[in-house]
Amino acid sequence: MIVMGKKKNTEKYYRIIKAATKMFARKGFYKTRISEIAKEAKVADGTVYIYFENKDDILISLFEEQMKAVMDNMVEQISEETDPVKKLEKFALTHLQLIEQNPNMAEIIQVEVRQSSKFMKEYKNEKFVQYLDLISEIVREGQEKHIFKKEVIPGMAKRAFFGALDEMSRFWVLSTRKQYDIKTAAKQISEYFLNGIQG
Amino acid sequence: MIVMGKKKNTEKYYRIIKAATKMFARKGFYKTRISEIAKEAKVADGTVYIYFENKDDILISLFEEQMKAVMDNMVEQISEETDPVKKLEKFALTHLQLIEQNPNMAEIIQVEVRQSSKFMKEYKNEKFVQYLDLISEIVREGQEKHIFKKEVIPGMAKRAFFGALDEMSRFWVLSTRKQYDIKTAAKQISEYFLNGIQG
Amino acid sequence: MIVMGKKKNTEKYYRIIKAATKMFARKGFYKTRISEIAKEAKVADGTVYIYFENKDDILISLFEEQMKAVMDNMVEQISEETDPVKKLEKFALTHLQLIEQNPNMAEIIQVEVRQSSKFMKEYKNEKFVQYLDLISEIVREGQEKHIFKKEVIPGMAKRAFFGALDEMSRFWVLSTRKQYDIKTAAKQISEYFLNGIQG
Amino acid sequence: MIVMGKKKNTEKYYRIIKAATKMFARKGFYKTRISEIAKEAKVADGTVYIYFENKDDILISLFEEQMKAVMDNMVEQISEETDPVKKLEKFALTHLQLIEQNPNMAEIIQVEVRQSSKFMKEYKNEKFVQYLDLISEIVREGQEKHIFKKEVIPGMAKRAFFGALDEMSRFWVLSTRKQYDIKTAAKQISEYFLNGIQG
DNA sequence: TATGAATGAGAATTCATTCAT
DNA sequence: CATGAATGAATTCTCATTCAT
Repeated sequence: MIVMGKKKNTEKYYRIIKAATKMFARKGFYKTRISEIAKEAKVADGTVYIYFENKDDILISLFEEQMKAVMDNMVEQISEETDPVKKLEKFALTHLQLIEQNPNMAEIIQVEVRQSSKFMKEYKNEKFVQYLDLISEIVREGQEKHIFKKEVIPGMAKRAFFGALDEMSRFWVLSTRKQYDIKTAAKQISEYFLNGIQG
Repeated sequence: MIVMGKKKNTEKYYRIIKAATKMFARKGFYKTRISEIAKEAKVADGTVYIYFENKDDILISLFEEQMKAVMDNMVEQISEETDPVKKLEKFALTHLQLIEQNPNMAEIIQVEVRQSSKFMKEYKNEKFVQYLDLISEIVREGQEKHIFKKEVIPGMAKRAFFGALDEMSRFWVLSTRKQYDIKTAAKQISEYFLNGIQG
Repeated sequence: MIVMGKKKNTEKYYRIIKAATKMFARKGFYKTRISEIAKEAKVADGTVYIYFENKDDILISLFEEQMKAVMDNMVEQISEETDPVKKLEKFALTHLQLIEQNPNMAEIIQVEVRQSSKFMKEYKNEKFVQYLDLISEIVREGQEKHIFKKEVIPGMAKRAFFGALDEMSRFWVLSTRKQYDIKTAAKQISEYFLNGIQG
Repeated sequence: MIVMGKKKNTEKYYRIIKAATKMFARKGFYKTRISEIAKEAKVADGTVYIYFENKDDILISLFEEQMKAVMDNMVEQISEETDPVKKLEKFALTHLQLIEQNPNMAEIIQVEVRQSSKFMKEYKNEKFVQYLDLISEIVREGQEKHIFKKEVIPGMAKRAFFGALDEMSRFWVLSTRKQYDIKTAAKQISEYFLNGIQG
């Protein structure tokens, strides 16, 4: 039989993605049943398999689908700035705003995608790597412009910066009453980091 | 009826903990079979249930058992320093050294324990919270001594600092050939952060 | 969430009931495996769980399903008679004929359902109580018509009469070569009960 | 290895029998754990296997042990009477008194021993048969003395009489507040059986 | 395409029984 | 004799996936 490619350009495909995002965020990948996703998406169980190969494929698709949008948005936001300092500040704000607007997705990135290496052997998380590389690119640019210290290792700085943001957003997502607003958080984190790496 | 406590003071208990740590790190909690843990620990499947209530209990026990040691070690290391700056540097180094020495545990903390809230309703991750609070305590101390900026929010700083370290260690654990040594990583991260928060 | 009712109006539901009746009667509830029931019903193991909550539920459903039919039949048979004496004779005959026609069900009522109180805490055996009450009702009617002694306690008489019938049917079911026919048995028991054994 | 006979003449043997009687009556044979019996008897799990071959053996032993006492007592009681009518009345009273004094045993006879044929293939319930035969023997004696009708089939009468008593005692055991006293129950049943309920 | 009943492989857990101490 | 930790076979139940309609 001929294996058909995924039917991506349909409303149902996105309904299922959306339902899965909600359920994975709420219950986790393993605890979420295909039947729950189907129900949430208001389709039959079998219909899920018309649009996705299997359960793993839903998670991967969901992730890539959303990362594409996240990346495009981030690139656009950053390109509005020319100063590397402003760019990092913009990165932090944009990232946290994304989490604020799409906490389900944040939840999934933080938990499910991180363990993806373990349950999806062949899945190489390229989109995520590219996202992180936006940071190291800014750092490198800043170093070239002699704004950031030359001792800073961009490959490390990107992790430190992203890690700080990510831990912050984990807290933000989990806490029921938000103590700090997103802008304060973004500002603080940029502050710590920028003063640290600025020459 | 009297519910017996776990038989913790036995060699087998620790053999199972060790085996589970290895398997959870390698395959993840859900993909790991009880029979695999039992085999690795060289006990019968049923024996696992003499020492643990169920699979969840293994993960919780494993975590608490190790966190106890990690905390004690960290508290001891930090207490050797008096200067808040040195304390944070020591925290970073000690944390990353821990990851270096016990990568399986690091893996589990980063992935499995974080999603624990989703599959273990009642489990409140106190040990982890305490660990993070060591950082905010140092920050607060530094602020009192007018070494750190007063604008810094300790509750945020602890997350930013830990997040940076954690993302770094995730990378370190995952990368097969270690590009940077632990000391360099610890130094860089402390640097970014300290220059950022120092007054 | 809406809990779906059992899918009762299907052929498979009754195939499983029938298979379970056969297996429970032959091997007893505890010795019967779900896989045996499934095999006998020519369905997959998992299919059993589409139609029944769990093993206990099969026994309860099976019992209620059959008791409904038994009750309806008994009420109809009795209503054909007006004389309480004839009614009791008819009860005995109908009950024993039921056992003759459906020995598997008889086996289950006698053994499994009686111990049901022990393994199914919440199950209140209403149908069975109603069945017994048919007898006490006849006794009471007979007393009103001055046919039966007024000293007789209907609540006791119903047990004595049913117990006699039941012990008889146990014997009848177990014995491989039937020494007495059903009609003789029914006649004897009615006779003892109505007139006693004294000459 | 030489298989030792059961060590019956010890205190522990009877402690285990007693514990098993209690637990089987309360939870049923299958739901009762060997460890529960051991705990109740205040012995180690393994000790149970010094005195009994396996779980089935406990039930069989328990039954035979108690039936021996029951039989001896019943034979003694009956032998005090010469009139078959009095004998049957005495049988009923003695049987119900036994149930009153030893409700756990009653429970087990009614439920567990009845299904014994299903889980213990080779076990032939001789003691129980002998007990029932005491009744048919009295009936036969009464027929010889022309006190009982000659049409009565002793093999049926024994079942009818025992069944009536047994159903009565089931009710008596189960009901929390005893509506009738044992003597009334014994009298009623004997009365029905001897003289019938017709006025 | 869409459905959802049916499938059956797979996994956690239990517990009677054993046996080294 | 007594113990109780250890064993591992056995069993229920789940749920991703399929496929006839």
